Amino acid sequence: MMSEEHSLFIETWGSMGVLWGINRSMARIHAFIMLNEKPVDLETVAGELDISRGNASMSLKELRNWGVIHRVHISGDRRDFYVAEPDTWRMLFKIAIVRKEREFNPAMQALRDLLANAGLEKGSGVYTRMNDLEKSFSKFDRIMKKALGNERKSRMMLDLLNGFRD
Amino acid sequence: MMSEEHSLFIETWGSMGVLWGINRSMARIHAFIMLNEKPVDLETVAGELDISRGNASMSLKELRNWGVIHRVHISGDRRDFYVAEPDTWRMLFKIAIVRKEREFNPAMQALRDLLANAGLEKGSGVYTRMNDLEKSFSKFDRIMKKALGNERKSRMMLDLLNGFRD
DNA sequence: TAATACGTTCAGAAAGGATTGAAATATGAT
DNA sequence: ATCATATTTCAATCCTTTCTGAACGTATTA
Repeated sequence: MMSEEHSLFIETWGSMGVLWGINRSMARIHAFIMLNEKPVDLETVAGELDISRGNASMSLKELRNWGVIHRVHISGDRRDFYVAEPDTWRMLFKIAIVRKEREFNPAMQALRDLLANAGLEKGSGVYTRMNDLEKSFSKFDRIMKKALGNERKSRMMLDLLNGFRD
Repeated sequence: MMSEEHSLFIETWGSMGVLWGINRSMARIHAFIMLNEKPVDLETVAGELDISRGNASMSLKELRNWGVIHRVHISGDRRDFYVAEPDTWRMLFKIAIVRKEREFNPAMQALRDLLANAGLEKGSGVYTRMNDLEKSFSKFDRIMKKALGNERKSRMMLDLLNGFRD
């Protein structure tokens, strides 16, 4: 059985999932795995969280793609087991980075195109506003980069990204 | 007619809307209003973006609730007109703050409850991980606050927040 | 007063996402 | 190879969100 606090955490994490752009099931599974000292298997996940095996299977796969959980093997057992990525700071930002690349960067690009090519009058309110907005984006960009520290995009990170392109 | 760059910006902004937790229509309307030197009316919004008046009406209302656009009046005209909030940096963070309060803070609270009351063993991996996670959340919290500068929650901001509570 | 213009609301339609469950596939043991 | 078990896939279904459009309310004008 699961404690009050464990359930609360799992459900809250589930709701918060949207912040990272992951759905409820995925986020709940992620929370559940984080809360387990021992590696957990698909059967347990599906049973404890009351979701289908199919859903559990796909969600685990995607969580693995995001790099926030890992598959491990236990000798003498042929089931797959899962554990959470231990580096929490990195874990949180892995998702944020990907989302930034996918959604924020194109918007910043569109904004720069607009400023460069749309022939807005330099003195106009729209120009000023868009220029300010571009500065805001750049500022946000810098904050993001700073928050990520000096961690550079690794090969893995790029692969991950490509895997998620539409 | 609308330029290539304008359309691109509108659609990109629409896609990025999910980052702020606002839907495509709302985000597109927001972009459209930002791109207009002159105040725009509902009719124009619905026509140019090809959405129903009903949708436009509701979206404009919500955008106004978020505080990212404002309603203005033009004397001699009885239609309602809309303009974008001119302070872009503030505009972007208005939404981010509300979302943080709504989704991030409860998760941080659940995490703290878990650490305080779930009776996790101090030495265990789960405890360490959850403790690290709490530190990460606090760090993120600090970054957020820093990004917002020394701007304090104004009365208006609190009203806004309350308006959005479930 | 009637006629027109404008804005809002909301029930139902449409679209989009998430979930299931059964079939297909894979793996390991005997 | 066969059996038993574990996992993945995906079409169908369910659920949620979004959107439409007609109906209604209100204000303005004639």
